[in-house]
Amino acid sequence: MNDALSVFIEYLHQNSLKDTPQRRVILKHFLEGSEHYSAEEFYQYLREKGEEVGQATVYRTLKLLCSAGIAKEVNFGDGITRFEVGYGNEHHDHLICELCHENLEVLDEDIEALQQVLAARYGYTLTSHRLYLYGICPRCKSKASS
Amino acid sequence: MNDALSVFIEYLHQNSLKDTPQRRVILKHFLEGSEHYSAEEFYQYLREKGEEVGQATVYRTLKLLCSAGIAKEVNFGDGITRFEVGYGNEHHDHLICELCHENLEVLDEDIEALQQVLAARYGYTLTSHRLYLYGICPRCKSKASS
DNA sequence: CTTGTTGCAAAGGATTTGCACGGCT
DNA sequence: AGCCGTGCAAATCCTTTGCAACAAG
Repeated sequence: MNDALSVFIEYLHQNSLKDTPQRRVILKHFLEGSEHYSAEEFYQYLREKGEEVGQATVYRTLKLLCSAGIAKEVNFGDGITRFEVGYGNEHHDHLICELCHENLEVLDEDIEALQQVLAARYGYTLTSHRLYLYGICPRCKSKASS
Repeated sequence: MNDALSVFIEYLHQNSLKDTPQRRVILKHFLEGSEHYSAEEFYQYLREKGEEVGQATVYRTLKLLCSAGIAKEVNFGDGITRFEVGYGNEHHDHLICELCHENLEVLDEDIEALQQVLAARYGYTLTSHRLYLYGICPRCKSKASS
């Protein structure tokens, strides 16, 4: 289950980068922590956990994890870059409640397939995509009506 | 054809905001100018056109146009907020070339419909969505192979 | 030992805001 | 006249970077 750790170390070696305690700490908490942290939030989270890492190192390491394919940037449109685990995770889209900001990861094969078709219609070869669905979750709907 | 202008003025009146020359200038060039300006780019564009408006006013007015439903924010994931005309424009998604950054506005009814279905599966009521497709356009593909 | 890494603080880019002045209504 | 809008510059937010001390290979 420490697959991500070995992938990371492998990545570091292959790029003559160094395996440091900070990097391991960040990876560990990143895998354990809640989803969709921004760099700043994640830094705060580490401090609460009593870990001593500089903010710049957090930013730098999160980018590193992205290069290694362990993390992925996500972007909900509020101008803040968030990160999610991207290793051993299939692709998914985001379904976000506009009221409580609950964030579900969803997937629909038909939509995925149609995107390829749509891109092909314009001669494009699709490499990736981001789909954000905004709505009201069932809980907020019932709250709103009461 | 000056529909947007009347909508804007109407919006201003209804919210006891003022109809100023700057606001009209910004609206005019916004409607005429190229798509997907960032606030900064648009500000530069105005200066080149010889218009004298402050940068802060550009930022403020673009947000105002969004509230009035004339503009819409778009967000390609590079941390810069861009604006597109959102009045009298049907909804569309974005197909972006990763090499030349060409940006097509595309639409597929089947995908739109499936999104509703997908959201409903989780009990959500969809209010909006953003879909960004990233790929390589036909021109860049042929360039790359040569 | 050589090179990459860290942490701090300063720099940076994008956007917002405080304030005094000027212009709508 | 009163209130909103403007423009400037300063402030803010998020993120990156320079640099000197330090640690990994």
